[in-house]
Amino acid sequence: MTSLTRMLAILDLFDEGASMWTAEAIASRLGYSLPTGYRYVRELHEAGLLRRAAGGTYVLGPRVIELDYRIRVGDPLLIVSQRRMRALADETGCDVVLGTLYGERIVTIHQEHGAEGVSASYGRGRRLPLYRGMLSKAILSALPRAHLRKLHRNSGDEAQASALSRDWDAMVVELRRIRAAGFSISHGELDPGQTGIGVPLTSDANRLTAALGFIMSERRFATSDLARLVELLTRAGAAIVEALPRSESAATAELLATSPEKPAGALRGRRQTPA
Amino acid sequence: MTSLTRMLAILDLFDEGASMWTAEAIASRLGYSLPTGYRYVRELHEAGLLRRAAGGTYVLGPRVIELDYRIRVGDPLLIVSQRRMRALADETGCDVVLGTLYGERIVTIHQEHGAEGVSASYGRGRRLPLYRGMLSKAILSALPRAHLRKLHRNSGDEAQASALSRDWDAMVVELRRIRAAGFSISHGELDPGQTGIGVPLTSDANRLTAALGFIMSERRFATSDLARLVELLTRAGAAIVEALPRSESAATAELLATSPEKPAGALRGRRQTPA
DNA sequence: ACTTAAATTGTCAAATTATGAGAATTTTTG
DNA sequence: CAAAAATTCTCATAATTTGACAATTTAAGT
Repeated sequence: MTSLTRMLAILDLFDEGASMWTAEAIASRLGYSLPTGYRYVRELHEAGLLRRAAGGTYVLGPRVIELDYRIRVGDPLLIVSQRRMRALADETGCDVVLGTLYGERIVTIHQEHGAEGVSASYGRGRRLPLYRGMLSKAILSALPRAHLRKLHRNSGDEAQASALSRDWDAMVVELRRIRAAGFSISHGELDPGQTGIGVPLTSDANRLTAALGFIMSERRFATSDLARLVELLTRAGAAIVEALPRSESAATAELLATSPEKPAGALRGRRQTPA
Repeated sequence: MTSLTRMLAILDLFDEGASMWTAEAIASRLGYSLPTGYRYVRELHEAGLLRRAAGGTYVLGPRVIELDYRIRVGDPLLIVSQRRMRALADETGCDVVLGTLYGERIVTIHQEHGAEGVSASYGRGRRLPLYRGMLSKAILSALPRAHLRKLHRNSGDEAQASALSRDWDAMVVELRRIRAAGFSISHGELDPGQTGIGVPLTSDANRLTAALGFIMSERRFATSDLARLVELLTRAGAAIVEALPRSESAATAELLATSPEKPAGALRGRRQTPA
């Protein structure tokens, strides 16, 4: 294992429970010697990823907030999604969420609030259970078998804890059903009283595995036209994937440009000369 | 320079202009060999800090969004600030912002919107000019001379570009004036037509150098009671600093607990045993 | 499907650099 | 100002990083 990996592992400590760590606790927890623990912490601190809080404890640093801003204004996926998600939220009054799979985690990366004001607890930045909720199910349904298998193997406890994933074969059948239907539904799997509808959203060219979904109250869902909602999601999802910069037109400037649709042209390159 | 520093330097590339980089461009730009560039990128990718986008380009990854969430719910500074900033926004209708200095950057780390709906362009996560705007001036006014000197030395162009900082001696005088007054004002220094009022906010125990401020339209400011606004900021700032966990009571759980004020008690330690 | 180009990872020897133990120093706290 | 943390330093050893080049995988074009 490289020193880079070891250092970055420190960030994972802030994922659960504790949001403050001393350098000593970090070293002890990850099995590093004390000086090494301090060295890693210093590096992260100098990069702004950690901030020194009271009495030798460290918390996640302002650099994270800054990078998050860069994502909000610069990530091509968010740029092309935001407008369309906003439109869906306005049109339906539901919350609209976008989640992606990365590594072995599924995370909500954007949320647009609808007028009806449901308050889903799994908003932006929140890690989602792998096998519960419409976003996760939609994403898993789009995964190649091999990938799914690997995920399932490595997620022991979580797989056991969810009805969907306890039995591998049954799960595969269910996910295949979802894939065929083109959408997933969750009734209160994450938040009681709330229903979600999700569609997968994949782009081979972008190595993207994501899902787009509505969140609404069960009450509202009861009188909703499911087919229509799914159609809205499917259309929006297709439009998003379509609008993603394809390999030759990778320059962000085009995306940010005022031209509303389909930035074309090949501005490739940007090969900087060495400093 | 360590490999850790070199790897983390990659994140800086996403700060300006380009939000998509190929591994090759990164290696070339930072003077790394191609395999090394790929190695670093792979590390960051595996940590989720980079995401692979179209055709071999990389963008900032979803891990950043996840970490940002952890900050929003777990950073003691934000936890104690948010409520009070919300109250200020409700009470005045102005926007309320909080910024901190880290390294040689000043960044807005939180913003609460007031009912009057000014739209400051330097919101959450946005890096601020070092020598312009009320937040920066408030922060600088609270800096020890030596620290200020270092900052000024290393910020050549930016120092020259701002009226405040062009002349070191004049700047020191002006900052001392601000420090004595206890607040800073900006009339349209960042956004035309908008006025900001800021107060410094420091905590030695927390090594914190921050500032809290109002943003409002110039029109509104013209008929405002400046002394009153400054008093509100000063009070809130003092309350925030006061509420920050001091060294012995570092556990976050206490902060999140329902007890409204002054979490006390000494839950120190949390020394984990090695894995 | 097939072919070419691009992107990414592997190989491996040289040597820079990371590492841990313990000491030294600085910072914090009472 | 003293005592206790917290953090950095020193240094010898060993491991790991590094770059050139090749090999291979992945994407793109026809």
